[in-house]
Amino acid sequence: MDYQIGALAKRLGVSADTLRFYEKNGLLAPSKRSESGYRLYSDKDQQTLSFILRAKSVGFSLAEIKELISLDQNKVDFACGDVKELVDLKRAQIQTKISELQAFERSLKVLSDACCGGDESALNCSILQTLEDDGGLYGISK
Amino acid sequence: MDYQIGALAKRLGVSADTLRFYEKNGLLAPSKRSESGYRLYSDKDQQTLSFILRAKSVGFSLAEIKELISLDQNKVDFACGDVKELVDLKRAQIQTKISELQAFERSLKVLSDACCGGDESALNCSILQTLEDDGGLYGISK
DNA sequence: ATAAACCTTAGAGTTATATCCAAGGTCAAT
DNA sequence: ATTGACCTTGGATATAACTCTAAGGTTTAT
Ligand SMILES: [Zn+2]
Ligand SMILES: [Zn+2]
Ligand SMILES: [Zn+2]
Ligand SMILES: [Zn+2]
Repeated sequence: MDYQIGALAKRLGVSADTLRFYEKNGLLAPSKRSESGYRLYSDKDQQTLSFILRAKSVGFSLAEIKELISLDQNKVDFACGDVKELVDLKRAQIQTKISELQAFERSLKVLSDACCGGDESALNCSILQTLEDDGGLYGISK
Repeated sequence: MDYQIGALAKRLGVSADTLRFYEKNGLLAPSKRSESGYRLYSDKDQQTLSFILRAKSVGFSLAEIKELISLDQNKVDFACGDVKELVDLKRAQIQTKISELQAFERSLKVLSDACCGGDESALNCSILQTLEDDGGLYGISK
């Protein structure tokens, strides 16, 4: 039911140092301590850590994750609408990032499709020529 | 035709310091210097900077961007296949990230759809309850 | 010919996100 | 009761990607 820091760290593939760091920064405190002061994490703590790692893996900063998590701790101070607004804001940010990634991937695909991929020198590689010249990958100007 | 560092920085919304930093780290050197040593950037330099910023905005590290750009400078040492392989690797990484983002967005949408978004206290907000409980956002365990 | 607004370099400082280390306490097994 | 694998804290160090400072040179306008 309860894990020591090393066991939880191992289960989710992070270091014990990282868990201490998350605690220091208000993201995840163990729900208990043993008599001797050892951190004891519950299954729910593990789920929270899962959430943190998943959010992190898709580009949320620890500060953003903390904001989302801490809504829960201070829910008395908020309305349903506040919570929903925050979640929808994050969704919009994710969608923007997805669109950017898709545009970039399409650009790279155009490059890749035009290249023969053979063994000869890259001196005349169409990819590099496109990188050098106008248009192409640069098509979507900043 | 040629911009000083401040002009290029302003055009693309970065600082002059950032451009000096990119130069020091081998990402973008101005194609010329004035008599007095001022950096002079060409239109092509501007396009390279555009590329750097776009790649950065979708999550590439400067090291990755540098690798892509420096292929061009050392093209004699590579084969067409090497270049294509690098581009395709980046594409696969982008696609992975897109999939992760889409899964996360779907999770958040489920949460958002279930919340009334009203003015009343968030004490019973379904979003926060899901964050607290099993499953839901945590459904895809790490 | 002087002021304002540029530019130069070298190097120090910042923020986010960890990671490592030292000195020591705890626990389980032999 | 000693060994080895855990754990504790506080503080130093690391990496990426900037950002700022100091001390000074250049350009342009008045
Ligand atoms: Zn080829
Ligand atoms: Zn090619
Ligand atoms: Zn509600
Ligand atoms: Zn709600």
